[in-house]
Amino acid sequence: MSRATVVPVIRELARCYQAFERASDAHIRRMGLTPPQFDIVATLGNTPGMAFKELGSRTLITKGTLTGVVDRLAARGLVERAASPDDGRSTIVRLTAEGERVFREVFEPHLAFLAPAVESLPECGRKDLEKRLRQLREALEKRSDELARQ
Amino acid sequence: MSRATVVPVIRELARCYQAFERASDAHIRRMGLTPPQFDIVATLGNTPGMAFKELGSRTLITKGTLTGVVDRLAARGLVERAASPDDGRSTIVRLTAEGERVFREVFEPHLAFLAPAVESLPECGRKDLEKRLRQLREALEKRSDELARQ
DNA sequence: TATTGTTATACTCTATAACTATA
DNA sequence: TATAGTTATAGAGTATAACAATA
Repeated sequence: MSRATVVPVIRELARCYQAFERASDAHIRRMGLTPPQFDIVATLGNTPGMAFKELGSRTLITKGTLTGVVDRLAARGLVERAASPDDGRSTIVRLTAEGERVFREVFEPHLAFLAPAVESLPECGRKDLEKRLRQLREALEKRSDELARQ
Repeated sequence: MSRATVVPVIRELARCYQAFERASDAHIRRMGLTPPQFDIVATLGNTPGMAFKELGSRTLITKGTLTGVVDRLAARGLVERAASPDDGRSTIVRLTAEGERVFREVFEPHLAFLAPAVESLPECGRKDLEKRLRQLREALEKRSDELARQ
C-alpha cells in the first residue's frame, strides 16, 4: 500500500513546484537574475542585512557556494559586504541602493505575476493547502534528520 | 490584499518542496546519483525506453543538457542509446541491465524512505493536498503560457 | 522547411575540503 | 578548539545558438 499512497502526493508536489519554478524562473531570468541570485535579493529585501551564516541557512545555499553568488551580485553592484560590529569573524551582506531598487522592481511584480494563479484557488482551498503543506514539510524534515543521524 | 494572499501559499509550497528535495537529494546522493540522473533513471524505469524528446519533456531537461546527462549515465553503463525504428532522426534511450538493477535498488527504497512522511498525513489530508496541488499547478501552467505568449 | 539530437561556448551552481582570522 | 567566511578544485547542470542528418 505504501507505494500507491506515496507516489501521487510526491508527484503532485513535484509537478506543482516545477510549474511554479518554471513560471518563476522564466520571469526572474527576464529580469536579468539567476534563481539563486533572486533568492538572495528577496531574502535581503526589507532587512538591514544579515551575516553570511544566516543568509545561507535561509536560502539553503552552502557557505562555499554563497561566497560565489554574493561575489557575482556584488560585482553587479546589488549587494555589499560590511564588517559585523559584534563578531570580527562575521561579515554582513546587505542590499545597496541599487539592490533595493532591483528588489522593488523585481519582487512585487513577481508576486503580481504569480497572484492570478494563487487567487484562482478558493479562499478555503488556500488555507487547506498551506496547512497540509506545512504538515508534510515538518514530516519531511524529520526524515532528513533521521538520515543525517545514520 | 494580493501580497498577503500570495506569499504564504508560495512560501509553504517552496519550503515543503525544499524539505522534500533536501531529504530526497541526500538519499539519492548516498546512492551515487545526482538528482537529474535519478530523475532519468526513475523516468526510464518500467518502460521499454523512449526518445530524447519525450525524456526531455518528462524531466524538464532541455535537449542540450540532456545529451550531457545521458552521456554521463551511459559512461557509467546505466543507459544506452539505440536507433529509433520509426524515425531516423530520433534516438531511443533505455536502461541497461545494470541500469534496471540500479532502478530497482534505488527507486523502491527511495519511496520507502519518503513513505513515513507522507503517511503521517491523515488519509483525507493526502487527498486534499493532491487536489489542491493539482489545481494550483494548472493555474501556474497558465501563467507560464501567458508569459511565453508575450 | 521543420525537427531530432549533437556540439560548442560560456557561465552558474554545487559539493568538498583546506585555509585564515577571529572567538 | 571551534566558528565564520574565503579559496581551491573538480565536476555537473544550465541557457543558448549553430550544426548535421533526416523528415
